Amino acid sequence: MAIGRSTQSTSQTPDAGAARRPSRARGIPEATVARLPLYLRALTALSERSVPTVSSEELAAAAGVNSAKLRKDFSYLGSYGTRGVGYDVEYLVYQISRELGLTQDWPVVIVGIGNLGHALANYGGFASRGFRVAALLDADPAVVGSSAAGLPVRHMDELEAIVESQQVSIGVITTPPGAAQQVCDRLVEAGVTSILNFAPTVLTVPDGVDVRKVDLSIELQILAFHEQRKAGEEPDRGDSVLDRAPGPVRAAAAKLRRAAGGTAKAEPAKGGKPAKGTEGDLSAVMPA
Amino acid sequence: MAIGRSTQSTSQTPDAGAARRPSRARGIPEATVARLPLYLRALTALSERSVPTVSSEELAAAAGVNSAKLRKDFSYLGSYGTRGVGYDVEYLVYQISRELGLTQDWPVVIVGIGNLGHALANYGGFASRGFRVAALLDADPAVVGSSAAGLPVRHMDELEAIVESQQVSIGVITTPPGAAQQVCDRLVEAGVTSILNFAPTVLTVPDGVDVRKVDLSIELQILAFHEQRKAGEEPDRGDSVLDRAPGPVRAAAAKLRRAAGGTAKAEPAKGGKPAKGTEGDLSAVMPA
DNA sequence: TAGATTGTTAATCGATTAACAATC
DNA sequence: TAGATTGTTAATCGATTAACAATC
Repeated sequence: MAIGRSTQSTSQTPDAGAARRPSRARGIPEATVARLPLYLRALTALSERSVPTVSSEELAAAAGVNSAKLRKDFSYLGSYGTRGVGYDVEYLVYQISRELGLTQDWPVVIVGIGNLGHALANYGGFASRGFRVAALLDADPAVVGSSAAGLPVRHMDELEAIVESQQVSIGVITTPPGAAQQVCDRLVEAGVTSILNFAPTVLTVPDGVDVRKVDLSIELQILAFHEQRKAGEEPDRGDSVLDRAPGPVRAAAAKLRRAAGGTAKAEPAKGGKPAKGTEGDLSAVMPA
Repeated sequence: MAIGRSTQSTSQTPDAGAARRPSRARGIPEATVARLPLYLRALTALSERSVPTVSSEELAAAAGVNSAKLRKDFSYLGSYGTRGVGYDVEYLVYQISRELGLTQDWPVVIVGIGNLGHALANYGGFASRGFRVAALLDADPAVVGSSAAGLPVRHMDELEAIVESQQVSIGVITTPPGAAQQVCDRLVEAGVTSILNFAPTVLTVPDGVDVRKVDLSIELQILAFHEQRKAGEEPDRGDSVLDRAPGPVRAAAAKLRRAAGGTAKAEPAKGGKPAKGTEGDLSAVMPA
């Protein structure tokens, strides 16, 4: 095993860096791990509707994946299905939850309480899966003392004490990019070993610390890439879709789409280099 | 080409579904496309520091990837480097921007102006890359008329008119999960062909429409999976890391980490099934 | 020319998928 | 038994990476 400092990979890629190594410890591929939460969400919805069993075909459709892939994924967890019948919903919810570690309580700290920090503090999807917000932290005295999601915002100075006393092992960084590495270092030093980074910065962490990155602008850029391609291909793709469209509604929509966002996009609106300067700036998300 | 409705894949997986098909149109792999924004960010930082050229090794380190991968990625764009010298920063910034479609203006609408919608409206990383917020939309009369990021929040009723008049092809969904599919349908019907979905719902869209998904809770669940593994492996991994740790600070931190978040986690705090009920609820992020 | 670094090759690895035997 | 559906195999595909010839 390599010792030293490693950098995280983007969450968008299944790039299994050193920090992601443990995933294959019991033989579960990283790609499968990334899909388990999707299955869990679909299963939880079925559970709430009191559906007792589900086939791989049905569940795959609900989760938006191929059924062969789903069965292959589940085979890494064990044989939890019944041939000719399907999977027991409740049992599978439990097994996947256990596999993901969601049957235990995970205290997390959120550092940087701007709009995004607020949004995350309020996010219902956390609490329902065993993630408990142990503390909200901010460096700005104007924000410290206010409250979000019913919790007081505390000062960064308290970070170490909170992490230690509440045994926090997961930290969420929603600071401006300039502060992210420094915050990350303090979190790691205090004992945090998993970091979810929303700041558009590559974080450097020691071996044994996991970093996952959520980058809002990268997702839009990837969409723009494909959108650009669509505009270029429009004469072909648009027409073929239109010709075989299943109904008048679809046809009208496609026509409208072409008119509104189609070939006009093929000509760049700006000729030269793109604007620079506010590179990856999250500070607007933060309080002044 | 298959005609019909398809579901998107999660942004975490490079699962090239039907909706992602155009990516290989000019032969650029999806994994490469997903990394171009990372390179662009690193290059923009260099450009701001007036660095004229950069080697694949340096740039790869800044972007957090392997240099061979970076060179391979760039080879899909063309031969933009100079052997023995490296890459011209400005030129590469332009070429990648162009490839991603960022040299043109992309009007986007954001639907659902809760905390997350606010955060996105304020996000500086959008405007700097040619993404222009054409409108903020919400269904709640209490929110409509307020302003965010200097823009008025407008009512959903105006969606179609705005998409058409401003030629919006990209929509961002930050609504509660229950409203997401309905909003998606309206966006697509109005002419939007790319959707960035923050609601924890699998969206169904017609062929030709791209959906990318950002799921805040999935990222945490993946971290929890690895964190759980760490706790289990701690006796092995913790010690080996400690033994060869480069300095007293690292050793102390590692020891602290073990004490605070280590083997204690190996025992589930809760024995049975995880709490259910607030499955993927984004409504707390939304205004009441 | 000597040193540096790209662009490409080829080996390897991991993920996806169709197909089907096993079995409920 | 007949029908349904899982779990697994094996083929295929795409992504990663080290190595190095090309060349500045």
